[in-house]
Amino acid sequence: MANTRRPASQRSTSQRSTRKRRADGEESRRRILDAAAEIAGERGYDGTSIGEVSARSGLPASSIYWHFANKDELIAAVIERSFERWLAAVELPGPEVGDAGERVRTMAVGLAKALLDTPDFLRLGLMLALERRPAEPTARTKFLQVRQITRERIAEAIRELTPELPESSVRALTTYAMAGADGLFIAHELDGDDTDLVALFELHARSLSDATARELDTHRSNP
Amino acid sequence: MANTRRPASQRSTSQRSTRKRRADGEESRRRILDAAAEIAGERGYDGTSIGEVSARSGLPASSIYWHFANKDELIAAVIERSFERWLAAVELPGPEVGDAGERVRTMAVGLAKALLDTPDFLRLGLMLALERRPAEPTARTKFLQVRQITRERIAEAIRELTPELPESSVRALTTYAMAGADGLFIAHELDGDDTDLVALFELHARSLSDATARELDTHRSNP
Amino acid sequence: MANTRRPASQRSTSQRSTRKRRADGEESRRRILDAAAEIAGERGYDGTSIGEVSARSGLPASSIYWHFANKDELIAAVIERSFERWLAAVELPGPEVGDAGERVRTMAVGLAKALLDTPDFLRLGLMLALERRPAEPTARTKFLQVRQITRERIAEAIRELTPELPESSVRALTTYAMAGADGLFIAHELDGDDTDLVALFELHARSLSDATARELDTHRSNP
Amino acid sequence: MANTRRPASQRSTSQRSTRKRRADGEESRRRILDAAAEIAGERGYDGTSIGEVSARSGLPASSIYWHFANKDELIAAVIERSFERWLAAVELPGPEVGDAGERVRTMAVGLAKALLDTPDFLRLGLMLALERRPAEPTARTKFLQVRQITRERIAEAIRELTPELPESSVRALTTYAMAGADGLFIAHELDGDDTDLVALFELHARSLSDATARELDTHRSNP
DNA sequence: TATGAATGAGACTTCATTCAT
DNA sequence: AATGAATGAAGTCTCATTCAT
Repeated sequence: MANTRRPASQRSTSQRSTRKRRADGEESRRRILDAAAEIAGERGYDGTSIGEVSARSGLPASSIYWHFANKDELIAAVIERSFERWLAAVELPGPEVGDAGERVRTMAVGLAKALLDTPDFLRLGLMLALERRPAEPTARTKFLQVRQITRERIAEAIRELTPELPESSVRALTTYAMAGADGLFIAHELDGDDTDLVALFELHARSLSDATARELDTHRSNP
Repeated sequence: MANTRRPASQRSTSQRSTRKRRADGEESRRRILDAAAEIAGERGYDGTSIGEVSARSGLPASSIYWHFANKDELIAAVIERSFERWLAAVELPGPEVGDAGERVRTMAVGLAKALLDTPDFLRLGLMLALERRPAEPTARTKFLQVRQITRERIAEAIRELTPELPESSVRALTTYAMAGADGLFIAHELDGDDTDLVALFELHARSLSDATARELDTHRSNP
Repeated sequence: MANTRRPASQRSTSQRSTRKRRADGEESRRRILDAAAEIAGERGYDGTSIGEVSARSGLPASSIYWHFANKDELIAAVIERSFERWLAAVELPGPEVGDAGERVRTMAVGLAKALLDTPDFLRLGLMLALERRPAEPTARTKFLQVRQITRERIAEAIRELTPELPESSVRALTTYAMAGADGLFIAHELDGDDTDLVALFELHARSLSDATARELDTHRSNP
Repeated sequence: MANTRRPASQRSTSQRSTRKRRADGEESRRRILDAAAEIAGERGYDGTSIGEVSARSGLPASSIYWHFANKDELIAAVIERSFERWLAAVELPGPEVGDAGERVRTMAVGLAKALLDTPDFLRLGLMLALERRPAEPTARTKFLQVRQITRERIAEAIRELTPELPESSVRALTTYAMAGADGLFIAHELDGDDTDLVALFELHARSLSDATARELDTHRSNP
């Protein structure tokens, strides 16, 4: 009842500030995400332990839980940020220059370079995506969503270049386009840096152009 | 009261089936490998726990250690057996029939079918391969070896078909061949069963034939 | 991105209501006590966490520590307020009307109704009281004090009604009176609302009257 | 493998077998239950930590999980064993001797003595029962079941003694009987050992007899 | 050819509390 | 009159592994 207008806890004069000088949430959050991205990119979902994130970020484990509700949300945030960076790294093709094949090749080179710059995104994403655990991690869902969006963009680009193409062909070509990208990325990851990713993406672009042309031919003769 | 001799966390879990009580080493080993393969195919290396393998195989954890030295060797054995099955599933192309393109296409279809039959091999393998942990699991090494052998076979096939091709081209084409296979497998895993893996592998075979031809042309004009 | 300033575990939890942002100490204190009373009444001392109080009150944990020195004092304050409300809910018997038995019955009914109105007080109190932890929480002490005062009042009432009764009998009857109240409350809590608390308290009042009369007889013949 | 046959006189005396000489599951289980019962009887469900059980039983926390699937099952097992012991402690009334009142009194004294002997059962049970947490612990359910059985037995005894009594009266009297027992137990727990539990239970038995007689009268005149 | 029982280390997460602002 | 951010300790539980039998 008698409410003394004072903080309920009494103040001590000893000022041993082992504590951080100034709490900076944004900075801490960033450090946690950096550490988590690093580890998750190396070891996948299960291999990423909060303890290790704590060790690498320099923040105690309990602090991680101030910023992220749980491990699931942390990894999901990693994927999210990773995707944003990857998107930023992709050089969007400039104004429509050259023929269809030329444009496809330009896009392919852009993708290859982005993958070289920000490989964590796809590496972690693929690790997550290949898993089939009963309780699907949020991060996996997030990656699959992003992937779906990417698919849709590719399909749109194909439709724009070859409007006559039937939808089934568009879908097959989209799948093939993405498969090449995924596969070449993996090749580069596994077989080391001597894999010339840019050249191989150009090769893939050429394959796609040719395949598109073939599909178009088939469609025209078998309408 | 009913004190069955299992860890408490596994008591009262309905067993897979009433099992024969006769001790049979080969059978036990098989059951452990089956369980481990199932789990590892779903959850990767870190996600596979001895406890879960014990639960799914119906054998106590200590029995797993009678058959395998440790988790690492268990997963390595999974990869090994998985690879053997995958090899057996690949329909080797019969005696040289048809032209080069035809032969490539036949091989591609064989690969696609094998992947559909025994997908665990590549799924687990890729999960392992994408990881970059400091202490490399034996299973990963094993998978990479197997992969290397496969690469070598593909390269050999290419060399045989087009002996003139310079080694750099052979390597690029090999990488591209494997990349397509990996990527298409992933597409099929992620985008569901409506991805026509066989058709896409045929498409890829065609791309490879064309690319090989192009490389040959380039080489002939720029010797 | 939307970085509301709450611990991550509480973000996106739908707030109880849109709250006025004006700082109002009295109102905040009330909200904290409400939340704490709710939780402590459900889960007892150990089961009441500051985090949960924070979540249910909508105030950050640190704010709770502005109003209360620590968890112990918070729960003590809960007991205190709860007791005040309970006291207010007890309908004090009017001026001496009717015979002794009648008056006892009226008091009993008053108690029963108060228990129905403010059950948290006794529920939490009993939970605390039954514990025997080494470091006795302030709240427990507080409840036991309140209980002792109540005992004293009952004893006083008995002495007033039957001044001849020896102290040992007064004590026994007091204990029995309280025991009945406690026990009937528990019965009502456990066995649901179909327990007619008022009728049972009347039954108990009658038992007490009779027991008192018996004790008196015994005393008169064995002085 | 290397056969370390040695004369007994040369065997090293430092026999640091940190491991238990012989694993004895039954004994360990008992020790864990003893420790858990002790703590749970003192501090309730939430107040019982596996760490403390580990410390008091001398077994590592992980060993506790070999014997019990989780904390919930551990506490449930405590209640179960506790109830068995309590049942064994209750002296069942001998062959029907004396009148109804006499028999009721004998039963009451038996109950009182059992409560004095094995107080943990009811103390923990009541603590659990008073809680209202969303996820009901198994132990609480178990206690409520046991309590229901006890109620049924009391009701049966009342029906046997006074077969004419309508069911509503039987139910009220049963509730009152249990309430007295609960309340007196609490009184004894809180107000110390100077509460003469046996005498108070006899008082309660008398109240019950009288109340039963009254109910019977009421029923006979208002059939 | 197993397996019941155990165990230290470490997993994720919550705890009560602090303090600079 | 608060509160964002942090933190060490402790919470429950799982981990891979061992070993006597």
